[in-house]
Amino acid sequence: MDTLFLSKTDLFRGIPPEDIQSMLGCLKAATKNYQRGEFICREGETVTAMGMVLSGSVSIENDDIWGNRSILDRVGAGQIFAENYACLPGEKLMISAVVNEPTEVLFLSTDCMFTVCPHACGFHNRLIRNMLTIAARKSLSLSRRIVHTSSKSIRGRLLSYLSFQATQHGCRAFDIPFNRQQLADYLSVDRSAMSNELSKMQRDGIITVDRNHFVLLQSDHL
Amino acid sequence: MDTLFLSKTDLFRGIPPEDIQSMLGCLKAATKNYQRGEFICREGETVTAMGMVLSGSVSIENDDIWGNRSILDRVGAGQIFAENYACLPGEKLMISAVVNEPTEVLFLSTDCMFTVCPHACGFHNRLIRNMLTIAARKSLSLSRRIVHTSSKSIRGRLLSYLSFQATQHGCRAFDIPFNRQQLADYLSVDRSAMSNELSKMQRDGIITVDRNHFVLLQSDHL
DNA sequence: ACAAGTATGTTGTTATAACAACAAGGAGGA
DNA sequence: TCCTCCTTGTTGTTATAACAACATACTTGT
Repeated sequence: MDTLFLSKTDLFRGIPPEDIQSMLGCLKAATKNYQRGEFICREGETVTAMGMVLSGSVSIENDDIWGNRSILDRVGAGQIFAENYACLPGEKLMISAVVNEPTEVLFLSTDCMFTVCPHACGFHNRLIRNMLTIAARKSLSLSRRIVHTSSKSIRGRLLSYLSFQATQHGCRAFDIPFNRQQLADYLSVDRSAMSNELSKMQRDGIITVDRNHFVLLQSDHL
Repeated sequence: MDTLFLSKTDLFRGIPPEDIQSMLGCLKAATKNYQRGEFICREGETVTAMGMVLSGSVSIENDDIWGNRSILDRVGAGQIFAENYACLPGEKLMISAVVNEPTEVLFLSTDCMFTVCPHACGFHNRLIRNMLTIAARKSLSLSRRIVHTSSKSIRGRLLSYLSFQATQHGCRAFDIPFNRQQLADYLSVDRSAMSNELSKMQRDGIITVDRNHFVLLQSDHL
């Protein structure tokens, strides 16, 4: 196991590689490889371990009864997923984890996080604190998505998202990390309708758009 | 301070009242009273402590530039709020906390959760684990809201929400904890349009509705 | 029981988003 | 370079949600 890699992840941050090695046993660490399209876990199941993507990437998605797919998160190397379910034993998954490309996943049991560790390793506390930080960040990004999709118009959602991006970048001009379809999925709107609205906003002099590059022209929205 | 009350909250669960008393100093505990309509904290600010509602209730809301209000959470006695921001120092609030009724709030600093406690109290770990559980539960409820609002039609959102409620109650007949306006806000739709859709669904034989009481008539949606 | 204030259901109109279908641009591979 | 695939923008049509306005319950307090 590449403990040097692990020591650079948010989860193991601040824990020396050699200590990580000894913790992995406690965490019942196990790796598994997946092919593109495979499910790591499915809606309705329960899990006892969280996953960390070692290489490749995983989509956290929800499919409704009509087959509409909604991507809630995209998890890349070094990031964890299903940690909330692992922390709440018996909780049924409301999402599925699907592999985007050949991916290696490290499973880590949360059992020994919630019981007193028999080895009393001092770094367990650090691990739990790291988990808390990760959980807080994830919570904020979920809240952010809710905020960005709370407007009832496409324009409102776009302005909410774009003005946030502008403040994040500290600049009215910035690139976004989504293509059109992904942005539409994120904002829960139709892609072509969104494309259309972007054009209108450009005609109205609110923004300029070129592919992934955006410029906000009016300061009122910042 | 009513440590017996605190020992029954999710945050202090499993910690004896006398130990809570000694922890409160560490957590820089301070209480403050608010009147209806007062802001505890506002969008754009930063906080260094989380809040626990001792009595009364608090709404966590986001207001967009057009004045549209979106309620993200309602926090009652014994529950905490702003804990994600307290765990991420410097992070600007994307929401405001507004008091619904005369409310007493206990502020708890998270400083000593992330540094090694000088008093080395064994219950600090328990506190952090409790935080983690709370964070996991809150994350799930945010995800759930995203899932319930990801359908593009009002009917789809209602079915998503109602079928979840049915599985939660383990029964096709159940009461919901929202009135119409609150449900509409939760699902990000117009109240009257939603009311209309509920009537249509009733006419279509999918559900029966009476005030807060719902019955799902078709099993395909469970 | 009454009055005042809320909450809910209903209707019609209007705005807007979804949808489908297509055209025009890149991007990447043979 | 050409060909193909994928992404993006555009248009017109249709479905649907927002909105406004109102009537009819329900609540609550007196």
